[in-house]
This record gives sequence, C-alpha cells and structure tokens, in this order.
Amino acid sequence: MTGIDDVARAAGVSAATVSRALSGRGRISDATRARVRAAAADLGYVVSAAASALATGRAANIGVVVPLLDRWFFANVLDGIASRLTPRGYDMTLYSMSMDRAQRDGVLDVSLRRGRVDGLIVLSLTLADDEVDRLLALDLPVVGLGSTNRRLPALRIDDVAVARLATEHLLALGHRRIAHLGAGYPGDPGLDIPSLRRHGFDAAMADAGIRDSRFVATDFTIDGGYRAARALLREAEPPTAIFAASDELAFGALFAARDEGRDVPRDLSVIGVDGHEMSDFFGLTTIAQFPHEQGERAADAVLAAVDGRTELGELSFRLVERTSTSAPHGGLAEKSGAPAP
Amino acid sequence: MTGIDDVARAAGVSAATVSRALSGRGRISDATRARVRAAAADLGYVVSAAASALATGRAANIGVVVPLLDRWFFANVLDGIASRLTPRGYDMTLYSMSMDRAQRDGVLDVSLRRGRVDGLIVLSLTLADDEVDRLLALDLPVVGLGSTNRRLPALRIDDVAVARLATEHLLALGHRRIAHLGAGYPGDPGLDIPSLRRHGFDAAMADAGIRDSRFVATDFTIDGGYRAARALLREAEPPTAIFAASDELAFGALFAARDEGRDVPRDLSVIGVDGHEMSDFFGLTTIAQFPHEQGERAADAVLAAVDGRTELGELSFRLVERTSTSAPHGGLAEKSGAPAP
DNA sequence: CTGAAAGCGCTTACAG
DNA sequence: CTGAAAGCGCTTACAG
Repeated sequence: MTGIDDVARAAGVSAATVSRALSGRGRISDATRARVRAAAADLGYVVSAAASALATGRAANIGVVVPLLDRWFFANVLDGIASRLTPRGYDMTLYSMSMDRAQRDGVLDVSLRRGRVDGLIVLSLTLADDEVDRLLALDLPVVGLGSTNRRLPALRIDDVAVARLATEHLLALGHRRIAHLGAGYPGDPGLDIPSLRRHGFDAAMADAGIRDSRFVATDFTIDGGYRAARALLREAEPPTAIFAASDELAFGALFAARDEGRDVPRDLSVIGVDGHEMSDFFGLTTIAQFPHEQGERAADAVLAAVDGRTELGELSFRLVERTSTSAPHGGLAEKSGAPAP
Repeated sequence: MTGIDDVARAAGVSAATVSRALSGRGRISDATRARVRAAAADLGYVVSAAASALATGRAANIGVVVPLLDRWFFANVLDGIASRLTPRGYDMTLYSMSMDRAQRDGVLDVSLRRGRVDGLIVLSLTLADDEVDRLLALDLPVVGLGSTNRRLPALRIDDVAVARLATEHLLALGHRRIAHLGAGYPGDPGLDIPSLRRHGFDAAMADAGIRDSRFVATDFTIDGGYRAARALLREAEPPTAIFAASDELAFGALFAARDEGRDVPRDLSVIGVDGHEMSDFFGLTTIAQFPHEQGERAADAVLAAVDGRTELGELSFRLVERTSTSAPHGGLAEKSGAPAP
C-alpha cells in the first residue's frame, strides 16, 4: 500500500505537510497544497482509516443499530442515511440487534466499545431499560429514530397525532366499530411507538363517544396482520374498519379480507401507517411518513452531535387517501355529518 | 476510555501479556490468562479497533457493497451476512453504490481504499468493466453474490437453469404464448443475471419449438413489472403466461392483470423468481432462492478468503408452485402430453 | 508556511 | 511463560 511517506517524497515535502494538505487542517500555501494533492491523486493514495483514527481519535464512521434488517422501512432509512454520510467522508457500520440475548449483549458490550464509530443512529424499536443505560454509557453521540425510549435523544414523529389522524379519518367516514391492530410490550412504560399509537386511537375513539373499541396485539408483519384480521373478521360482530399500526399489518388485513370473502372498502375499510412502497398498488389509505428523508435527517443529526451541536426535531407525516377506506356499507345511519357520496 | 495499560496494572502484568491473554495468540499460562480476562471484564475493557487494526493490519471488518439498499432481496442477504460475521468478531460496513457516477467513484477510489475492511462482499448487480478492474485492484478478498460479472469470484446460482425451470413449468402446463419480463443492459457481454435468465428462457422456448417468444425489458421493480405487463395485456394477442425475472416484477404483473380485469391464473399465469416474503400472500408460483442463507454463505466465503482459503460454490433454488399458474384457459388443445387435470 | 518529533493504543518479534 | 521495545501510519503541538 502506498503510504504518506511516498506522497511526501513525490511532492518533495514532509509527511506533516502532506497530512495538512490532504486534511485541509492547518495553514499551508495554495501551491504546496495543490502539489501534494496532485501527487496523492497520482499515486492513488488514501489516508489509512486505522492510522488516522488512532491519531485523531475520530473514526469517520457512524454506527447504525438496526433491529432485524429485513423490514422495508429500515432499508429505506438506511439508504437515506448513506446518502448523507458518504459525501461527508463518513462510512456506515451496521450493528444488528436481533432477538438473541447474547447477540445484543455482544453489540452493546463489545462491538460498540471498540471505538470504531464516532456516533450512533439507533433504529431499534425495543430496547430494554438496561440496554438504554448501556447505550448511554458508551458516551457516544446518539440519535434515535423511531425510537421507543424517551431517554434516548431522538428524531420523533408525533405518534399520538398519527393515530388520531388515522382514527378520525375512519370516524369521519362514519365508522363506529373500529378495530386497532398494534403491538403490546409487557411491562412497557407505555411510551413506545405502538403504545403511543394505541393511546391516540383510544383518545380519538373516546372523543367520538365510543367506548367499545377493539385492540389486537400482534407482531408487525404481514402475517401478524393477516392472522389478527382474519380472527376479527370471523367474530359475530366484525369491525367495519381496521386501523393498522403499520402498512405491513394493513397488507395482512387486506389479504385476510380477501380470504374471508370481504370486499374492501365495501365490507371493510383499512388504513395503515408508513407509506410503504407497495401501498399504492394495494390502494391502501395510509398515514405516510418518509423514511428516506428521516434517514437523511438522522445522519445530519448525528454528524451535528459529533460536532457538539444539537439538531433534533419533529418528523412529518401526511394522510394519503386511497381506495381502501370509505363509508361503511349500509352504515349511513351511523354516519353523522356529511351525506354519503 | 480504559486502555490496555489499565488492565495490565489491574492484573499485575505487562501490556504485552494482556494482549496475548485477550487475543488468544501466543503462549500464556492459564492462570494469567484467566486473571487478565477477569480484570478486562471488570474494567469493561475492549480492544481499540483503530489501534488493533494499525498494529495487526487487520480491521476485523467486512465491507458490503450494495446497490440501492432498498430491495427486499438485499435486506435479507444483509441479515444473513450479519448473522455470521458478528459471532466471529467482525463488523460490517456498508458501501452503497448508487446510480450516481461521482458516488460510485467515491466508493471505489476513496472509501474502499482507506483500509477499513479486510474483505468485500459485492452485491451490486451492474458493475461496469472498469469498475470491476478497480475493485480487483483493491487487492482485497472479494466475494460476489448475485454478481453480474464473470471476473469477480462469486457465489452463483445457475441462472440459465433457473429460467429454464420457470419456463418449462409454464410449457408443461400447456402455455405457448409466453412473455418474459427482464432487463437488458446495453453493451453488456451477456453474462449478467438478467441476460442469463433470458438465455434460459430462450433456450427452453426453442427446445419446445416455439419461435415467437416475447421479451420486455424493464426495471426490476413492482412498478416496472406493472407497466410492462399492462402493455402486454393490451396487445391484440396477449400472452397467456408471464415469466418474470423477479418476484417484484411478478407482483407488478399481478397488479396489472387485476387492473386489466384478467383473472389469474385463468386468463394469465405468472411465475417469478426469488421467493419474496410476500409471494405466499400473492399465491405466486416462483423459483425460490434463499437470500438469508446466501448471505451466510457469502460471509463464510469472505472470511475464508481473508484466511487465504477458497470457499465458493453453487447456490440452490427450488420451484415453489402456488396458485398463480395453471393450464391456459381454453388452451387444452394446445397442450401436448399429459391430459388436463 | 513548513519540518522534526512525540504520541495515538495496540501487537509481536526478540530476549530471557 | 513473560516483559521491554520497536513499529503500525498517521496527526499535531512545538519550533522556526
């Protein structure tokens, strides 16, 4: 590998000068800088990550803690993060926090303590309290995204408002028997995303004077949504509308409706959350959020944090109406307000 | 940060001994090793990645070059890779090769030359010839996966056989008017995956004595499949079956059939390639491959390559029949061989 | 503006 | 089996 001394020799200067010319730090004459850069480009020299990291204490690398790596939402966030990190010379190292206890411990107690990263973006939804402690003890700038825990500095969406918006959309259409598909974590303080969405749902229903709302906890997968919705549709008095806490859950509900012979939206309205790339094909009404942009903002935020600045804030969302929601079939009597279309 | 000297002091030995005790390299007494490890655990000491990399020349990190980061297939491969790397103490750094020329150059000429990784897994489908040159010039162990270029050592699936299997499935059902949805790269040597699949398709059709097969090039997305299939279905003599080169293309074809009022499989049979997590819900017949397992094998292969060993080989695939394929409607006359079911 | 030299935190021949 | 010391390839006060 060609090293800094090779470049110094080629440019007729010292290694110190090469370092200054390439990093842009310290004073150096324009002529020298140009000569050194030309020599470096010529030799295809690139500063060694390890040596530079050791000397400066900066790794030029951001760690991203991800939950399972295989969900659509996270793939898009990652792409957004990469798009902002690369141009600024940062690499991105992934740390997968699976369900396996030993694995999680390894990430928290070993991998992340190797000093390989300057900052962390945490995408993991479900961190135990002691895991948050250990994350914070790393003493690394951290930015949570979609984070469940209030103790983590994070970029957040107003999940209560998201759920309210979705529920009120259904209520405005005239639905009264509305079921919510989400998740429930035992022993949770109730401030995680699924809980917040459930709160928003409950609040909207309460405001509408409806007491008997249904909630079903399942996992955030198509299959989870499928099983939960299928069970609901087989009840004596099935809901006329489902508010699913994610688009993937909603897809499952759509497939369930199909397999139970229900027409959407005539027999069942379905609304999701995410703005999944496939939601348009399903005609799914959803509360869209923007994962790619969220990734970009998270990247900017960690980089700011690495420089000692704070750059957090709220993330945006938007109702996207499509064909999976309408007034309940034969339910005009239930509908207060606007006349049927 | 607690360093090696802190541990040495705590254990009453030298830094050299601590290093040996923790790395497992070099001879050391069991008692000393145990004492040192206890002290390290006690202090929460973890070897600095930068210092260790600089001293040994090994980064304990594998780079993964990915195309866009937002396709289902790659997300699963990544998960598979991570599952094998982490337990062996390796981290995984992602390098996104987008469509942007400057970005790709940055990855090849700068990021990957920083010495941050010991080996590379290349998932990128479309590398130009000079990009492969530069990749090879890195002088790093490389393992391609789903790789387009024959000059890259890679784990491969027999794409010609995959396409043959899919096409022959359709032929065996009695289809004659079969269209293939794939991709075409201009100026390509014809050994990339889409081309190989097309070759397999052509060969199977030729063997069946069919000369007028249709091929449509589009991009490997749901939307690409949707647009291509929709156009096909509007032709005067639409195909009775579509072989899509990926499940996402196939999903698009399924949505197109729906929007054109065609029943699947009565009016149109559709077969894909991948075994996408949603294919089951769509009832999509497909040639399944196993991305998670492929990721695991790729990880094992780079790690072997880092140690100077070669561990490549062929990847497996399997026909999974579901409800999107059947004999063509009213097409029994066309069917040669077995009687109708 | 530029160079010599110390130092970043480990690892590993080399001695013993 | 263990320690002292050189060295990995940079960066950055410190002089000049």
